[in-house]
Amino acid sequence: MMNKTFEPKEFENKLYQKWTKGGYFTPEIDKEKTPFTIVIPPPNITGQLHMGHALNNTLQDIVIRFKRMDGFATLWLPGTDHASIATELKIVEQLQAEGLSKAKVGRESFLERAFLWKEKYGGRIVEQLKRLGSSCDWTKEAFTMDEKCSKAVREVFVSLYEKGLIYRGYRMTNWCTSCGTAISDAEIEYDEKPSFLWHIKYPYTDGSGYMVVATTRPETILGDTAVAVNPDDQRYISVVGKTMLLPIINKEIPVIADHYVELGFGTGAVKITPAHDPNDFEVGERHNLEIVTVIDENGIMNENAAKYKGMTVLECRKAVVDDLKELGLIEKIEPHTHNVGECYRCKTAIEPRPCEQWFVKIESLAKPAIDVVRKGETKFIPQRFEKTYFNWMENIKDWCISRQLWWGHRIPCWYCDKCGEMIVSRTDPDYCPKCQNDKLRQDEDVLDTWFSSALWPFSTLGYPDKTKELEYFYPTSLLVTAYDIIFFWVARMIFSGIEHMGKTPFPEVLIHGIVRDEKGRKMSKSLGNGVDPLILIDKYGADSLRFSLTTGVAPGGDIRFSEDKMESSRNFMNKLWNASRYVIMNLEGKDVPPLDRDNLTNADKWILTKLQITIEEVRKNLEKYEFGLSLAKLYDFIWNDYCDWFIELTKPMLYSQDHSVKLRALSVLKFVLINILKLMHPFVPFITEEIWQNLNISPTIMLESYPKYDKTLVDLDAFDSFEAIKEIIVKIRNIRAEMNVPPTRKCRLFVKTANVDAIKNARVYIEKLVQVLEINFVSDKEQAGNKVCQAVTASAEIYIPLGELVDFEKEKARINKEIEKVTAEIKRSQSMLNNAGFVAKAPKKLVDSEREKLEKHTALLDKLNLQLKDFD
RNA sequence: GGGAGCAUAGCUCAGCUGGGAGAGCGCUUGCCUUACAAGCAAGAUGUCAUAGGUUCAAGCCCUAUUGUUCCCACCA
Repeated sequence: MMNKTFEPKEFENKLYQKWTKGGYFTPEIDKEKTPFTIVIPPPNITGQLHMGHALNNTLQDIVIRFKRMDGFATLWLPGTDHASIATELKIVEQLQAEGLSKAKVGRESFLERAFLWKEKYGGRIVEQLKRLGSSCDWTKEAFTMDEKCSKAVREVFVSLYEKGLIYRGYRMTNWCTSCGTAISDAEIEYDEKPSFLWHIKYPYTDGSGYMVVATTRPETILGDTAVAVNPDDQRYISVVGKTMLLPIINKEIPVIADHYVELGFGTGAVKITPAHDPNDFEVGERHNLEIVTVIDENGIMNENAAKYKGMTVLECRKAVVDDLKELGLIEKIEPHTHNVGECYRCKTAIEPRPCEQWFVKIESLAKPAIDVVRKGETKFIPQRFEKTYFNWMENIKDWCISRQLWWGHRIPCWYCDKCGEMIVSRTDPDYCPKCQNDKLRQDEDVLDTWFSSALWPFSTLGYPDKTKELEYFYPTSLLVTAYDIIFFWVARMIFSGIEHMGKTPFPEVLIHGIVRDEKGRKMSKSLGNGVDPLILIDKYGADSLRFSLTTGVAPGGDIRFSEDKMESSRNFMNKLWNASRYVIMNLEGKDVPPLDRDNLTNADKWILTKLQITIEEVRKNLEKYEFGLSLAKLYDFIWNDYCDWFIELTKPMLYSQDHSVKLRALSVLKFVLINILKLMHPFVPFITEEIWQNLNISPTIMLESYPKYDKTLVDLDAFDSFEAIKEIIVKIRNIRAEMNVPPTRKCRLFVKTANVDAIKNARVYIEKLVQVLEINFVSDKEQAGNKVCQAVTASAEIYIPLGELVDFEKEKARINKEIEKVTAEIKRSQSMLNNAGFVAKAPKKLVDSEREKLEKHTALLDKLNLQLKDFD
């Protein structure tokens, strides 16, 4: 017995277990079948399921379930990411709570803790993905630091190194003082912050006055090694080459000329701090300037900062400004907003800092990655995201891949301190190949997390080993991800796939938006406006959540979350549930035959035709990843056509004494229901499976085949003819509502029509759906008596005697309204047909149909006018 | 500075290759009609941001403008 309402809690977990136990998520390598593969964007082991995951995984699951039902050998490969920085921060926190530190416990014990942490918490997000209904092949679950993926990372690192595409160098890097590591350009977020522009006087050493220099970072004065002006700046031509006295620390620095300085901005003079600004670093290189570091890796002023040593950057800024004021060297202080670079993990301001790091040389990797997208070998959907991709790829700089962390893939490079040899190797070396020294020192650093995620589409399938999985499932078929991760991940997977596998990793990338709160703001921890999908699943069910996230959504667009939408999704689930329950209740105990195509009523043909049209639309849109459009068609078909019309239409049949009538109606109800469930399954897997179980057809709906358009079930004439009946029913309902006829009151119906048979055939529906006592066919209105309400459809004139209920004023108003509508239609058609250009140039089909409409509406208008005349 | 998106009913948003403006929620009216009140029936509601242009025909294509959101770069 099915519950009266949709209670998802009662079956979701049970069904998920059934699916996994059945092994339904694991594809077989079958040469007869076409593979279809998606690799999951691996969530961080530190992560908890948020709305972004919910959306991302719902979309993947829809495609995967659709393809699986459609006959592909379908693999959705899941896994998690070790999330180097994020996890390391967690472990550091854990240590702090215990009064420990990284230094105290040491590397080995730190890693032990991290792996333990992964064991304990890394599985949370996986369990949460399951609650969504994700049909991932868990037997292939991967982890970016498992043996398989680590082997791939090692292979790729060494091979890139051997090709000269990985190098070590002393470069300006983005340094996070809080995480204590270098990060890549992509990992910086810019935030506009109000600050000041300090105008500082730098006196010339020859006593000939001073020059005013503007800066946003006065504390870096201590590391200045020059002041630069534009060589074309007339104001400063004479001072280039002079020296000036650096305020406070009274060091002599030169005035240099460099085109880096923009004419017309600020004072035209820029202080140069090669150690703490990337642009200044470059200027410094060009002019051979000394690099004076004044800020250390913890963001603290160092010994070069003289008396400011030990202060934080901000403390020092204040102190320096105060001192300069005292010296009378501040000319003015202007408010100034500027973008501050922050670490995307911990939001700490980035300190640019020159140091020794590992880099991937990007140019030769980027070029073919741009080409595959240009040639359409990898397509972005929607296509506009290709612009974003090109823009980034074409301006990409070398990728800093080393991180001064412990949790991650340790760089496979060893140093021989005896002879200075550097060994990069696929296997751990025991001794130096050059000097035989056996005391080698491995590089302390680990790799950027994204280095391993970049290999995900093939590392998870066994690369570098030539496994049968890799051969069968690579390249993958589709990647589904949000637009905010195109740079971090998608771009790097594309160039990695091409470089190491010789093929782009996926022909299509489906980009979706992000989920925002009710007010359209990004959901974030700091705002506390995040909505927990697990709570929503508890409250409304996973299917309602999935439905909410995919309906009414255009590809690539952001989604504004609202609980109202959750409710209406849940209501739709309840509708589907109850319609199914009704049909199943009626099926019980009866041996319902399969659909008999030779024994169908017009109403049957109508719903079957509409079903086929729906199947075609749903499929078409699924192929284009237009899930919102697919669902709109399904929603409309299920609620409006199947429930509101067809189920109601079949009620008199189900109550019929004639058993064969009953069985025929049931066979159609069942046939359509089965198709509805299959069509809906990829979107809302739990409810469809639960209903399926109640139908007792096969062990699972998951492995049924997805409905295909069947033109033998399309009968457009029957469809149109039944639409005409619906029109009559709606008109009668309208009259009854306008005249406030009590719902229980049955009335007589007089019909004037050229098509008596069609209405006779539909008599049973009309009687049931609009409380009609009997239908009389007349050739003249008079035969219906007086005190009648009347209506006109394209196929019939309708008269309903309502006696005292007829309100002639209302009736008149109602008919006038109809006349208005029809007149407007006539006008529209006429103006189009009167347009010579339209008749000459528009497709003939269109012109013809416009003529037909004009004819039809003119006839209607005549009848309406006649009806109106009666009131005079 | 460069680029992209969005602007459609009170709200949230669909609208496919140009060919009669749609949905959900909300609102009005009447209904517990034995699948469903998480429901049924009947309704009301739009200068499709503005101004031009292309076309027989524009919410859709082109140009400009305004407002708005985002991404990239980053000038001290």
